[in-house]
Amino acid sequence: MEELTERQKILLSLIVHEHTQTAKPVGSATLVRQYSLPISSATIRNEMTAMEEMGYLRQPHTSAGRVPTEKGYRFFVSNLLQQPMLPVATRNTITHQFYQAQQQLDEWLRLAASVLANHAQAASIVTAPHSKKVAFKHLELISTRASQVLMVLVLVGGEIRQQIFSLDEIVSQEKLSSLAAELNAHCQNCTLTQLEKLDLDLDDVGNTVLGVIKDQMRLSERLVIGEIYMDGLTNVLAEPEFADTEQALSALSIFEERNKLDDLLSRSFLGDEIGGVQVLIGGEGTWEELRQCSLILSHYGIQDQLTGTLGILGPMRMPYGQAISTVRFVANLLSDLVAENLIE
Amino acid sequence: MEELTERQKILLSLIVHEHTQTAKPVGSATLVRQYSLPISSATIRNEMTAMEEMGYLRQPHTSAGRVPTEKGYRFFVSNLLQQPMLPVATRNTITHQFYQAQQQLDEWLRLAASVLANHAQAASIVTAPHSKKVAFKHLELISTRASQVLMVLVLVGGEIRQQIFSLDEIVSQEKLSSLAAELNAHCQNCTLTQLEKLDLDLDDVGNTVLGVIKDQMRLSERLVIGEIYMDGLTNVLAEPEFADTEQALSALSIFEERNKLDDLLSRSFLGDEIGGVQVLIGGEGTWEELRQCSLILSHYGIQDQLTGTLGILGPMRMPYGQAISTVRFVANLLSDLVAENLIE
DNA sequence: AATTAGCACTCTCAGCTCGAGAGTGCTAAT
DNA sequence: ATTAGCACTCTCGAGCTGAGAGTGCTAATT
Repeated sequence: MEELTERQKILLSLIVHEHTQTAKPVGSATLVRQYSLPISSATIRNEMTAMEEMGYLRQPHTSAGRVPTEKGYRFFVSNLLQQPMLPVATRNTITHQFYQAQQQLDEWLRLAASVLANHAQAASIVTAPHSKKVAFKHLELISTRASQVLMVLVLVGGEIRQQIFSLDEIVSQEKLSSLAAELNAHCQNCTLTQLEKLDLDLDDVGNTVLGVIKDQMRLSERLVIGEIYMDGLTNVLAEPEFADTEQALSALSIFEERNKLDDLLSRSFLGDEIGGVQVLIGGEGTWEELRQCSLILSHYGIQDQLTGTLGILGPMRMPYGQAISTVRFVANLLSDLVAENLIE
Repeated sequence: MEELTERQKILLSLIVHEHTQTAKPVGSATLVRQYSLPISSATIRNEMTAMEEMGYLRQPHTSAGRVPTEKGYRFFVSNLLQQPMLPVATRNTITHQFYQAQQQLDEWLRLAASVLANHAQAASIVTAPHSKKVAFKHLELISTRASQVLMVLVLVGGEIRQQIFSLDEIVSQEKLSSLAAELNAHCQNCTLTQLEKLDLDLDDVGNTVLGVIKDQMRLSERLVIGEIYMDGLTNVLAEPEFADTEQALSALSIFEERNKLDDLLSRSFLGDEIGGVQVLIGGEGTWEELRQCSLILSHYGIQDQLTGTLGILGPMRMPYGQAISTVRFVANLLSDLVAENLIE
């Protein structure tokens, strides 16, 4: 496969730029006109033909302008895109919003989704941070009525799991509290396997509770990703490529099928370092439903400890510069917030 | 305003029925053919004209069939619709799913949204139960690192609020635990106002904590509705009336604007008894975006204590019988589950 | 050897017509 | 009160058309 010449690279950039603006195929003459190029449309046509043969461009039909292909976009994103920093003003506004929010994780995540959706004019998705290694941090048992007990289990990392269950007998709050205290003393930082090995001298009630704890930890371990926050779904409906409801449906259906989403968000990262932004263009051959779409994703949080994923979904014709910057910025912001408030 | 004759009522039912099936205007001849009516199409035409004058029907254009108006649907729903029980098999399946789920509120709510969406082939919405009277149930303070503390606050009703905050000094877990114990002893069942009046002898740390508690309770009081679960948004995209993305956008935008949604879910209920299903047809003149849509809503939970809202959003042309039954059934199911697991 | 002007050709798109089909309203007969 | 009959209306899809945009090729130019 031949290399693109410098001029071809410039042309590709311009074509991508023009196409993201107009959403229409771009022709040789338009290009000259728009960007006052010092070469003629005929030359551009020749270059375009060459680039089409190499697979970077595509003609929707004979005698229409050219549109970037998946390959074209991919080359553009990895080689030609200079990534603008978000303007300081924008960054300040966003940061400010985050520090305004009640110091609460769910608010932050909601806000992150909202910011992403608005700044990239796309659908956004944010998953709550979730730790791979599930470990016991703190337990609380609260008697509610009769033999019913509310268990609140805090895991290392800060995840909170709750469950209501019934005991075989009525147990006083005092007994529950002392049981909780005992378990808190012994189980500190235990993983599930460590917990299994632990030889505790417990009565029936204690064993029941321990069982429930293990259940919850098992559930948490099985969880691939945390709770999901979305926003801006209507943004993608507004894009012209989704004027046909069919397309829109297939794009948005990804967001509604939990297992596909799990798959997408986890499989998309081979090297999953924090801070790296991944761009998935046109479903990358794997996700048929996303053939028309691009996803920009990033992990955030604390490497190997507590991580979540966030990103946006939009049409393949997307302002990648702006979008990538926004995703990166919000990811870093959330990473900082998570680090500041980490529960060890 | 004249009354509809018996025959007109029957005709209205048939028109609604036919139209929900075909999504097209229904003509006099079609009606006779489909339902083997013992009257001629001419008679039906006369009746239709009459009903159009009374405002129950509408012609999309001259020489097209008739379509029910908002008023037509409203009359149909309140006077003509016999509400089928959900088939026993269906009910069992649903109930079974609920009892399968891990005994966890969030799972139930997610499931409820999913069941509603699938059974009514519409978009569904479920809000977490939320109590109007916010009262203290239980407090937990967990030292995380340095002077940082994780507070877990359980409110009467079972709502759990958490916050991470920093103290001015480093405080041991033991001291935090005894502070929590003290507050737990004194604040049991206190509302925010009662809490304000309470004259507790607390040190600086204690006062900080109390402040955070009050903040959280204030936030909870200000909350109109609980957390929101949605599902089946793509279902409405599949409906022919939303083939035009414009329409779909305006319908779904309701779901994305939190304050509009708050407004909608709270204002829609004047008498808000549990178990009553409300049907909002065509936005009822108030919600412009919903002009094409119908909403079927119900409260669930425990009257005046802990209530949530659930329902579905679909096109005005909706299988009301099925939809209403489903909403009612799921609402009752959730009410039962909430009652069984109430935290007093 | 690269670039460009010129030109014939192709394809879409919006607007148009047109006939079939479905449905209506009215009138006169039952 | 109901209905048969009929002229009339409106939509919808198919087919046509001309304008516009864009291409590819060739021959001339630098």
